[in-house]
Amino acid sequence: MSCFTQVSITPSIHIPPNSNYNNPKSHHRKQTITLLQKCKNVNQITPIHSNVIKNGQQHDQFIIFEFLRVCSKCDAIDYTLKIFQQTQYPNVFLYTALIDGLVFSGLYSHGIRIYVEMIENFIFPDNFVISSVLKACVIGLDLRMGREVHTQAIKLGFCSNRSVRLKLMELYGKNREFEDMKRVFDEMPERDDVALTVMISSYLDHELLSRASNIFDMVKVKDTVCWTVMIDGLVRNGKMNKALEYFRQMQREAVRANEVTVVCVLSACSQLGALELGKWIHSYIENYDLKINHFVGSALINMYSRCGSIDEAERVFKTMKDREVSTYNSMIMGFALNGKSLNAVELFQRMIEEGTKPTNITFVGVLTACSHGGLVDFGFEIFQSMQIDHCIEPQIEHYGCIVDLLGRVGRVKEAYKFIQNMKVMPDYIIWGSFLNACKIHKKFELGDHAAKILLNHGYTDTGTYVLVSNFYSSFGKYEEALLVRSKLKESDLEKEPGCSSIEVNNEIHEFFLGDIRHPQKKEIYKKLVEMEKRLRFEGYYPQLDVVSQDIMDHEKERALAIHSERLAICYGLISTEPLSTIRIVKNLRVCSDCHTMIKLVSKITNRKIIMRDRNRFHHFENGSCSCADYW
DNA sequence: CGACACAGAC
Repeated sequence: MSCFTQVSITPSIHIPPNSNYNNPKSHHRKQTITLLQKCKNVNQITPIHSNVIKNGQQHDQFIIFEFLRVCSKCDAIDYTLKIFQQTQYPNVFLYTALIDGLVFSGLYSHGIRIYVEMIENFIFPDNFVISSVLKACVIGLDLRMGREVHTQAIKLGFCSNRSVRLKLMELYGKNREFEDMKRVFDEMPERDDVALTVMISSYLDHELLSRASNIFDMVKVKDTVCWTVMIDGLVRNGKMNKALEYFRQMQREAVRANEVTVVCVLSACSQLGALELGKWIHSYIENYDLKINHFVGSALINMYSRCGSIDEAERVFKTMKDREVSTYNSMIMGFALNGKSLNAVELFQRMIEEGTKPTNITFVGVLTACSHGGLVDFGFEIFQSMQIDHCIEPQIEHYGCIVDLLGRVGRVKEAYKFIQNMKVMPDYIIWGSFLNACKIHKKFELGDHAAKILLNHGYTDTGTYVLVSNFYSSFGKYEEALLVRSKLKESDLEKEPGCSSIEVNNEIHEFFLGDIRHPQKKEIYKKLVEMEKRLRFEGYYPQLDVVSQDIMDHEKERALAIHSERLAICYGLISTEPLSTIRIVKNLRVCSDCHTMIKLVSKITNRKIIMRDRNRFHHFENGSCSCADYW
């Protein structure tokens, strides 16, 4: 729209003389343009194109402009390029439309080339094309070219234009050139809240949280985008609770959330396992008529799946009309994570039948489902079909699933051979998965071999040290286990402290090992002691070999007794309605002793306990767990 | 005008 006004006010010298917007042909032109603007896909565009050629309108730059825009919008960038190439004297507006289209399709460096070509063809730039090429530089992180455009823009006098300035700020901000960004900002004639938002976003991109929040406080009128930038930035920097705090403040200040905002907040909810707040967002979406587009839909499905409410996730999935690959991906992964392997596989097959093209992520999901569900043959079939029928090269993640698949059912030797024949180098996760299989299926030699590879190559994390140590102590080799522990201490790796959280009354309560910070700590520990007593009565006795430190047994017992998940569960028991489901999120893997204990707790308290650990869900009910004790 | 989700194995 705005381009049009511009076009009719200042026609470019390259527009043929008969193309004035208000000439007698303009009725025809308007009709064609209206038709084009209604197009939703490329199949609707082609007949219009042939009509245009038949009517001799193919050189009408207004029409070509609309063609370029609509083709790009319909994801038909090849067609955009073809039409542009057939244009005899493209003017600056057509160049702009093409560059925008290329950027939209992710072909930003091509967009930059087109701009250079335009300059070489002596076409004089304007504010619009400068903004567009700067956008290409921003997305492509092409600082050098961006600076060149900046210099050129100064010479030609385009730098007083607001959108050029905003793009320049973005260019420098994304490239960490904060001094240059501020310089552009300081040259702006009046305080500009959008420019401040650009700065906030840039600081958050580079993990400068306090700088970002200082600028945020300076913004006079914080609109939806400004709040969203802040919330999203906090989420991306791992500050979920902080993000939710900002979201609550946003509500108090009565600023409406839009689709983007809720996607960010839902992401925070799913990472925290904050089901109650997630549900609240869902009803917010419905109450305020936000569109459940594929971003929002995926975010909802993901939130419910990662909060263990797989039925709710499925309900959302079913109500969505237009599903994209990402929608299926979220749902398939959700089923896989929640131990619903068959549903995952079924959905995968249905999506293929419906003609949706799977991506590599789809296969990660469905292969995970196969490995968690012990569907060995089917998993292999999919792995083959991925390469043959869908032409997707397996990545390390896919190989990882297969190693897990074989290891899980005890085909450890085959897993070993498979690792040796992979087209990629095995990483510590592959060897870790293999080692876990060796531990569970009591294959010492192969496991010992894997453990040595893990320790010698140094490509590892703290979890791997713990795993190797546990492997040795499960064979009674306590000296080796201790040695590994001491190696971990020597290494510079910082051990991530185990943390379990539970949401009660819309608030997330976090517990660390032996935590005594909670205001209700007395009641929590009282409950813990009570549980211990009742569990002993049920025949529970702590598995001491999981704690392979060199300490006395009773101390080991105490160390186990205060694992963070136990505290979180006890808090859940005292602060929620009897018989209601308890949901716990843990940042690390649950240890096997806690796993045993939680099974019993679910039985004696008659509660469902849903626990998300680092990798997957455990649904505990009446003394057993959905993972069938393999995780 | 500035902001966007889904990603495995230990």
